[in-house]
Amino acid sequence: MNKNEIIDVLNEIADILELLNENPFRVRAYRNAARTLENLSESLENLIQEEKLEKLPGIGKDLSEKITTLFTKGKLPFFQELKKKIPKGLSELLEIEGLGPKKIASLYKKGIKSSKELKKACEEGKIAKISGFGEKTQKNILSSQENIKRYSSRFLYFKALQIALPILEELKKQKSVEIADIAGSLRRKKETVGDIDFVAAANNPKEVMKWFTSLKTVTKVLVKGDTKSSIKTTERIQIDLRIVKKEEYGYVLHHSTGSKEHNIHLRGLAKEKGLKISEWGIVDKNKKSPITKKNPTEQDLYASLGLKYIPPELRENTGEIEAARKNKLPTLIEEKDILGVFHAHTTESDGKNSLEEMAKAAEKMGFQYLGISDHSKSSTQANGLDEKRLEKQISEIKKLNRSKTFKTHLFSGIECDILGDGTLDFPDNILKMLDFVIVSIHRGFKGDEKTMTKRLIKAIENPHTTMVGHLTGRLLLKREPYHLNIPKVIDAAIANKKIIEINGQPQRLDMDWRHWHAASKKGLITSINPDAHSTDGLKFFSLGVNIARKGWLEKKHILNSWPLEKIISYLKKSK
DNA sequence: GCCGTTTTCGGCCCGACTGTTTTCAGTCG
Repeated sequence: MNKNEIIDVLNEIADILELLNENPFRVRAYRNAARTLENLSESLENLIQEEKLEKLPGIGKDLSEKITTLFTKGKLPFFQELKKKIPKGLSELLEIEGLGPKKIASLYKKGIKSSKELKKACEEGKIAKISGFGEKTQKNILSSQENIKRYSSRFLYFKALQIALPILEELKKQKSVEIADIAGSLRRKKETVGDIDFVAAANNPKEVMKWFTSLKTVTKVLVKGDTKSSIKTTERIQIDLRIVKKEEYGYVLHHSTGSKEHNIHLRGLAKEKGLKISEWGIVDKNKKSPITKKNPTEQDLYASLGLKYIPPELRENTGEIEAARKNKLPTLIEEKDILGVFHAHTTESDGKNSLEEMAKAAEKMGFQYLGISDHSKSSTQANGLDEKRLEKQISEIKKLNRSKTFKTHLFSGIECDILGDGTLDFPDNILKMLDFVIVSIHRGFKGDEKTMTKRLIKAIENPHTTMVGHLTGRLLLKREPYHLNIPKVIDAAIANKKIIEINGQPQRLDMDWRHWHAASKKGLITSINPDAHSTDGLKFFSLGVNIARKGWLEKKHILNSWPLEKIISYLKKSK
């Protein structure tokens, strides 16, 4: 059984234990372990072979054994026994809003064992008559079931941001609003988000909530209160707004930013120090009095625990708290550190703008350099360049550089297809004419892990390769990554002194941030690439910066934070 | 089920909102 399947089993065990009304901490233990596996940057196989599973946070003797059994045998007697205790469809009821283990237990006692049966019973008005339920609950169950069907998907970070920003702007303009921010996973810049969270400080919350719940795009008001409201919009996304007093703002912003796991860890730390953190502030348990500070900030909150400020992107409980404690947090890369970009297409292949237009746009953005990389000939769907057209583009770029038409220096490159056998789409004599070569897989996604890994490593070992494009081929919320042993590929890249890009396309954001901390420690560097298909697309480098920040990366890890001269000499040397 | 410079037991984050139950349990984030 592979890692993802094991993660599913652990979560399913947690669901069943929850329905069985088990110790909630035991339930959480399974969920924590699943999450630890999700965020794993090393290969699970290695950890099991080297018997290091138990060293992972949240995985002890028992779970380490269970995971090992699942991995080697593909099944787990404990899980099989557990499944027998609960009818198959029952755990799907947990997805329905307003239903938790207790309510589901009462439903089960009345003979309801699946979402389908529940729907029927609601429609017949039977649910409202069960003690603890009522007309409203019955109605809410039905509408939640509808929503699950229609709204089940998550949202790309970029899409959610586009929805959130105009609302934030309006929110800040409301008369009684003093300060407002985006919170939640959107603030942490997760690649996909489930909802949008806002936090605001205002002295007339009623008025602001009235404005919020009557926004033009509202399709449903899910919750309306003076401190908290939730709406669903025409984009089918849920938006939450919390309003507090200015004095509480910093704490609530922190609380609402999460991640949940980060907050739990932080509260545990506070407890050790005799403090109690909640969204309302910090209380010294001995003195029984709140630690007061006028208009506290998140910085104040961390400082009161003896910690350096942790940027939202790092708050995933993957070691940031320990690092803050030891004053070992990274100095994260920032947008302004990016001096130029690689990986841009033109009308020559599948881009929307010409070479000149792209160069002009890069100049306008203040970039010192722009690396042009159209598709290679095998990407016929993208009008990939053959040898002849490529040579022509190379000489055009040379001409533009010589004439100094643009302040931005142009590098000529290619996004070269990695063929089925791992060889590249162009022979050496063509590749050596280029300043840089990005190698990417655009077809043949179906191979098994061993085949795909070998194929990619072969491409990495090609002496003309500069960097790997969109490593896993994933399209977020649309297409799964192809099977790949990522740690092995990372090791190969380091051994061959090659770069793995961070592709800033909203649906790619590939290689995933979860791998970067460990990979960079081993010596891997990246290039934050927009994979631009238009002048506008150049801006996607900023989404790549988000991912780099989530991956703990600093300036020294980022090729395109270097000035032009250093890049020129690096590219020459690496040939 | 995990975890440990208050350690091998006894904790494990904490409070708002909803609906129904009229004093609060359950759910949620």
